[in-house]
Amino acid sequence: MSSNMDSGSESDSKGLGKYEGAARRRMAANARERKRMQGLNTAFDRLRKVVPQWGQDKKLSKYETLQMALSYIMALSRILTDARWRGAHQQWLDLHVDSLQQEAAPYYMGQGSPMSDDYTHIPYPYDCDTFQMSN
DNA sequence: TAGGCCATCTGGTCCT
DNA sequence: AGGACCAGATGGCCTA
Repeated sequence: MSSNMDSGSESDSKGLGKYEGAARRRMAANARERKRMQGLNTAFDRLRKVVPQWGQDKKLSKYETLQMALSYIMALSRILTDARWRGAHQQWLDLHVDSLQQEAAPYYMGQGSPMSDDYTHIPYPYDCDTFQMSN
C-alpha cells in the first residue's frame, strides 16, 4: 500500500510528485483531525469540571460525562420548574439541592459503573411527565 | 487475559 | 479545491 507513495514521475500543480503531494495532503488532514479531536477533548474536560462527580476519584469516560451532563441539566431544570410552581424561596431551593445530591450519590459511591449493563441507563432518573421545559 | 477506553489514521461526505 | 465533520479500523494502555 505505502510502496507506491515514495515517488512519482508525474507532477501536480505545485510541482510535487503525485504521491508525495497526496501524502502531504493526508498528513495535513491527519494533523487537522488531531487538532479537532484535541479541541473536542478540551471541551469534554471543561464539561467534566462542571458536572458533579460526588467523590468519584476516577475520571468519567466521555460517554459517562455526556450522560451525567444530560441528567444534571434535567435535574437542575426540574428544580427550577418545581420552584416556579411552588413560588419557592431561597431556603426551599437549598433544601432541594441538598436532597438531590443525596439521591444521586449512591450511583457513584462504590456501586460500580451506573451503565455497566445497559447503555441506555440514565444516572439521574427523572419523570418525563413532571419535567417539562416551559419556554 | 479479556474488555473498556482512548488516540490516531483513513476514506467518505458535505459545505464554503 | 480544500477544510470540517464523521464513522470505521486499528493498536496501545489500563484494570479487574
